[in-house]
Amino acid sequence: MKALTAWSDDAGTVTWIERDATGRVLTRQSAGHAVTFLRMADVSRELMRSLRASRAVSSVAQDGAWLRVVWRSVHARREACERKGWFASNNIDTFEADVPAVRRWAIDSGVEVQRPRLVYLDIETCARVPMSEKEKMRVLCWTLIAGDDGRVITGMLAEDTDADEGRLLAELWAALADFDQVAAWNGDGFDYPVVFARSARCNLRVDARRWLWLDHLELYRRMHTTAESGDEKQSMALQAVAMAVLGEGKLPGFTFDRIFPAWEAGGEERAALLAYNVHDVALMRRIEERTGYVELLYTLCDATGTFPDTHGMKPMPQVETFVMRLGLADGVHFPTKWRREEGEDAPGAFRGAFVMEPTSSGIVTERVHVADFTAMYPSIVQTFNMSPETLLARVEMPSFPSYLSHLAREWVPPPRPEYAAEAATGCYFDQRRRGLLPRTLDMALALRKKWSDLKATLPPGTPEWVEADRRSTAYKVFANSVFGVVSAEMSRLHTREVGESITQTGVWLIQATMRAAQECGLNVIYGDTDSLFVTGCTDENFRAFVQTCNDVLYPRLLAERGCVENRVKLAYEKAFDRVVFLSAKRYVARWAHYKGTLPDARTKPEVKGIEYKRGDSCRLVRQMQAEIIDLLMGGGINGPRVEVCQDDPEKYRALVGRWRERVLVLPLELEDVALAKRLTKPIKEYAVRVKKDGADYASPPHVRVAKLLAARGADMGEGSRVSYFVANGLADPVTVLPAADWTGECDRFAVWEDQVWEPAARLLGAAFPAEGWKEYARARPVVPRRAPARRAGATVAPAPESAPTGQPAGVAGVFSLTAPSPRPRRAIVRGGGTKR
DNA sequence: ACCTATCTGATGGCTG
DNA sequence: CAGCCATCAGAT
Repeated sequence: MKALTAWSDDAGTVTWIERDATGRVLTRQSAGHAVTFLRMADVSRELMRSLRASRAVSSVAQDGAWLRVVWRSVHARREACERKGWFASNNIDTFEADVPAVRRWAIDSGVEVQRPRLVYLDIETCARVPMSEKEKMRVLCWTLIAGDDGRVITGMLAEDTDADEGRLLAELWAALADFDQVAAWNGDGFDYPVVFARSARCNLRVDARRWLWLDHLELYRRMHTTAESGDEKQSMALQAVAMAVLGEGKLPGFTFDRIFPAWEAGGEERAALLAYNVHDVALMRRIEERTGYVELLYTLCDATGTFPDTHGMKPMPQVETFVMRLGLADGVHFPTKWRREEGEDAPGAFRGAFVMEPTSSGIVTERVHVADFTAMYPSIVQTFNMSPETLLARVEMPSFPSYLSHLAREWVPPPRPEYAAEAATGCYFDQRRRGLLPRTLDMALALRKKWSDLKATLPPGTPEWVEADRRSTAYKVFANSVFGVVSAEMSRLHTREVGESITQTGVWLIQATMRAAQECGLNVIYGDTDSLFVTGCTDENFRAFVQTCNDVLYPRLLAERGCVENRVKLAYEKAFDRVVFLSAKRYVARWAHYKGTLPDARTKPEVKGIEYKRGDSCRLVRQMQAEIIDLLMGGGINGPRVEVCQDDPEKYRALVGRWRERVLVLPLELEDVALAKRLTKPIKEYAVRVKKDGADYASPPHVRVAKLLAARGADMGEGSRVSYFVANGLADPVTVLPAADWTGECDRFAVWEDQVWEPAARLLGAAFPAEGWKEYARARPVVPRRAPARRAGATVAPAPESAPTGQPAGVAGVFSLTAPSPRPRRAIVRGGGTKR
């Protein structure tokens, strides 16, 4: 069975699209996919009779230990199988009764996902209504570019009439007939709903379910996890991504409000609009050429039995479909899983990974060796044979109040059966038959190895190499998402005990490894989840330590717990010759080697967690941190890596002085100070808390800005990125304005004190803990009471002596870096003049 | 409709 | 009113 895509109706009939060998599109159907499984053991003769007699049931059939009940409609199945339905009130467990018909069909038929014909789409529309009413926007033109050969097809509105828009859209649908998968940048947020709404309005009879609708932006966001700095994370607009990936952006001159006038002017301007439209689509095709993300998605979907549209990117359908295919063959089915009801308690979260607080402060100049577990969570699942159906009854560890803690030592767990392995939670897992999750990972990781081995035999960069690389990556991505899905409460594969057994066995392994290292005289300075950072030995010593762990320590520990097979493996991944830790999960480091390979002049330092890496920080602090990192780690970001690192704090003071002047005095661009955050839910869902005095709490800044933009007609849905800047840091709450309102002015003092200095100081303070850095913190001028801040005549709090002084020429004569008073003083104006 | 750990910033309550 | 704490939200 082959299919490009499929959909279903309430009767449980699945319709799918297939291309035959000649490329012809065939539409096919199959009925009877609203299914429930019952355990045969639960099916009395009486139940069987009533099922057969029921008008809601179309057939029943025994399959091993299971009874497959096929319903006449999805609706009827739901009524019978939901929480308070007939089966529940008769205490009969149902299995997989919530599985959508298309999923059921894909699992049962073992469908082969055909490679779709990909086309990129972009439309231009008139801006006579606000973005929030996008469905009312007239479509002015569209462009399609074929994924395979790049041929361009376009359509242009001739007259500003409904009739001509209908003609334009009909041509679009006709052109789409050659393709199966449509990719548009933010397509789910704009192009697709607009095209559907306008087509419906023009009474075009098209069934859009025949295509795979893929949001290229969403795909890029999910797959692009290797961004070097926060610059690439600040905006996911096509312009920003094209610049980052291709070094080239959109054609200039067409802001949204210029589009309709250009169309209206006709002639060359209209042609220019179309050229702009075509250029955008061409950018998308080139982005895919570079990234291969659409291809990677297809590979993942092909491997798991899902379809490559936006929905198919999600790990839950991928993992569940793959596991349920195995389960079907094995005679394993999963309990029916309905959405949690309103007011129902969420099950408690479970304990996660172990993260060690870094023990070293200042610049670590000793060699730091880093070892990590290879695919730690998958290897734990494989080694312990962890799976929902291999989990034996949990051995509940009683929790004692602290004043009874002496009892904890006396408590003896029930004996472990000889066929079970015991995870670090005290859960036992049956070793007598391989579980579904371990088998899933066995298959995925074996295939990953097959493709990466093949890759190693191929000339790098060739199409065969790229394809092998992609397949290897796809299986890795898939294997890594299994833990997340099993731990997701909404997943039918979810078992709290399995999720927690995975993480806690990880904790046990890393802690045992750290203890072993200490017993060998090594100095463990940090570790997170599956890694440990060690000083105090040579490369050879550390390599030997890792080998001993693998050869002796883990085999012994795992055998003691009853594991039959050992997949746990520690690897000596890398070493650094300088590291600065700021805190857990935040550090910068200079490479000594990666798996034995030495760095060269292009090698960048490793940066984790700090603002330089974050898309919600302002560009000024990212650039300032980059310069500090380059000094600390011997270059690599703004210039080639060099041998010399700077340890003299005065070098850093000079840098701080320069940056302080830059932020407080020199001209600033919007991009320097803009902050960007995503709305993770619809605006209305942000909790409105009530203060003691009865007034509402202020929302977070980005939400306030989003509300303002929404009131102006912007489309501020869930997931929107809101870009804004601080206009007045003294106001309570802080005054923030949308990026669109930028006129060249902002609250420089707030930018320095809150956005730039604080994060930079954390890095400097971590590298030079003995140095005092406080003198740079205050920048706000001392203002006479009741006088508004940030007015001509105000002065900046004094800079320390080593900072450059004197006012640069040409800057609007507002600030002076030389202070009137000798010492920095606490600024100011709380509750007075400017506070509102 | 992928998890937990961790850090950070904004907001506002409380207290010495 | 500075300093601490709790809470919410977002990013990694």
